[in-house]
Amino acid sequence: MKEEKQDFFKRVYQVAKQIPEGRVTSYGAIAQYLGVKSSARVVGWAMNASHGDMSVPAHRVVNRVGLLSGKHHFEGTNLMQQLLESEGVIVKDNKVQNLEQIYWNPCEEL
DNA sequence: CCCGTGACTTCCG
DNA sequence: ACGGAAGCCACGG
Repeated sequence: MKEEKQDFFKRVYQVAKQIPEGRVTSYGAIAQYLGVKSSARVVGWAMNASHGDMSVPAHRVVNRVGLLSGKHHFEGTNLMQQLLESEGVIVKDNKVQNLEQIYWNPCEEL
């Protein structure tokens, strides 16, 4: 596929890279910021493609309830959780705690 | 061009 | 309140 076609992916990467450390956001939030609020899954899929781009902090992107849905896509176990905890994010049982406090809304922050 | 897939989200029972 | 089902959009084959 052509790079121009990946504009959507690039958008997702750009937003993800702008997520401050110790903060997390949801796929739907990114999708909404990009203008397609009904494409949260596509955002997740874009993250899947982000595997080739380590600079994309995919571990900071969780689902709406703060659940590390993408953890299964990482190295497998608790790498994602460790990365988040290492940034100051409290994670328990694959779930982000005090989500409302660390939630980063691109629509408002950007 | 049609179909399948996916790290989500929301509604209905 | 909880669980299952449908909807959604983009990409690859």
